[in-house]
Amino acid sequence: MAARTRKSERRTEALSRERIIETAVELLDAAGEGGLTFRVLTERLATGPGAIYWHVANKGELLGAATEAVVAAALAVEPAEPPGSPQGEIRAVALGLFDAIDEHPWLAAQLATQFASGPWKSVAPRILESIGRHVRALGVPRGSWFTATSALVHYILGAAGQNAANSANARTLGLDMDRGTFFGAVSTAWGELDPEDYPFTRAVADQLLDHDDREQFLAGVDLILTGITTVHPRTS
Amino acid sequence: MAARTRKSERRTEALSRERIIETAVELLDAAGEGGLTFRVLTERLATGPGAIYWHVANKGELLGAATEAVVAAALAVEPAEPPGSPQGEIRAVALGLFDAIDEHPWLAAQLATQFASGPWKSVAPRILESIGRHVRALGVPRGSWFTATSALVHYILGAAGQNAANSANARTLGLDMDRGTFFGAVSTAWGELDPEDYPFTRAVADQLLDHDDREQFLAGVDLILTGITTVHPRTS
DNA sequence: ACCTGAACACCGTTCAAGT
DNA sequence: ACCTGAACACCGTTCAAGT
Repeated sequence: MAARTRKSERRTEALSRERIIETAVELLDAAGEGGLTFRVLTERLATGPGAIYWHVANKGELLGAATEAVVAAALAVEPAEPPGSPQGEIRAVALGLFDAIDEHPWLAAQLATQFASGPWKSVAPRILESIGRHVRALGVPRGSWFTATSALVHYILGAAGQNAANSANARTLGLDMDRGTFFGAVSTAWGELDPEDYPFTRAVADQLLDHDDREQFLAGVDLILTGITTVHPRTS
Repeated sequence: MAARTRKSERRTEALSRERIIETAVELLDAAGEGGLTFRVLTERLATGPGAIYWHVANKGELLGAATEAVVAAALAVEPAEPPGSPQGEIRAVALGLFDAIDEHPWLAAQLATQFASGPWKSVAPRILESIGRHVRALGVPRGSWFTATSALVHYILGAAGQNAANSANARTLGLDMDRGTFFGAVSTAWGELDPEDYPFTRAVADQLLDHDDREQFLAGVDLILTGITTVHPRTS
């Protein structure tokens, strides 16, 4: 009975840009960028391709809109009640993006494109703003705001993307394979590299085994934060 | 006459995996990831698709091989004659990757995928090794080698990718548009954002105008290096 | 062992036609 | 204004057949 209501809702619900984007995100989450197809989309929405093209210019715009929607949601949960230290706020925003990319692995590649292919569009300023606001509070001199913020954003996007690719890969290799066994396999492979050419990678192979992704990610953020506050000490 | 020799050479030259990869890189450089097509490839190599599939498993493997070839070349020019400071060496490797990605913008997305979709394959250990070697020389304690190196690599890949996307975008928007006018347009757009929601981005808009990409990139590397050496001071 | 080329299933996008 | 659905050009990949 709930199904009947559901179904009739689905049928009556007008085709809107929002509904298309929402469905696109679902498809992307379920099967990655390759999972978003106009055929599957028309099927799920019970229409023809022409109907979708009425609301959306092309696939690129659809991907962009999906990216914007997910990023906006990730950055919306920000406000910490007691307005913590700038460092704490930056860590929080960074983790929010990290988790969003982990949940929607397709986001990583999309952000890389999106960020540059239209820096005036909402997503780039939004991320820049949410980090930069707190870099400013850190006491960094005005002339270095952009450099410091860019470094953080680049690291966050790079690291989160890497992490997402790892999860996606573990999933692809075997549905039963968890991150532990995945990194175990990588660790073993690294340990078998030529000692002549890869002494460092071999030496570091075992550190892969007991590392925590989020911890490691935050350690990187902290490294950059330390760099920023060391180069630009507060002069209050 | 030179043309005749050329042409006959082309015809006689056996189809090899190397020649296929080489041509693939040419196509990718010329028109991005969308420019690499089995049709164009067969045309350029004067064969059928089956011939290519004899030497290469599929398009993914071909992209991977192209990535490996370009990265190997970028990291090969490394050895500095007077073995400079670890910091200097890291900056050099970072710049090498930055330039490689700038020259081959398709590399960025490819590296993001590649790096994780097979961390045992040559490209990930190779980059890790070329940076990690010098992180070690920096006097970082063993337990932090991986974290410090990862932070650097993530930043380098993220920032270089961003930069490449910017160049590619400037190129797309207009063939006559150089980076200056491109960033000018972005700067203007940022300056027109809502002052309520985007105070930081607005304040930073003018810094876009006179920033140098490579300088900015290196400043980020230095920030991380400062962070690393501050958290892990030498105890010699 | 290496190459040919027709064929297959699938993709994004368009557009005349309907309501 | 909004939607339908056939059609188009193009894609990666396969495979029986040749040499």
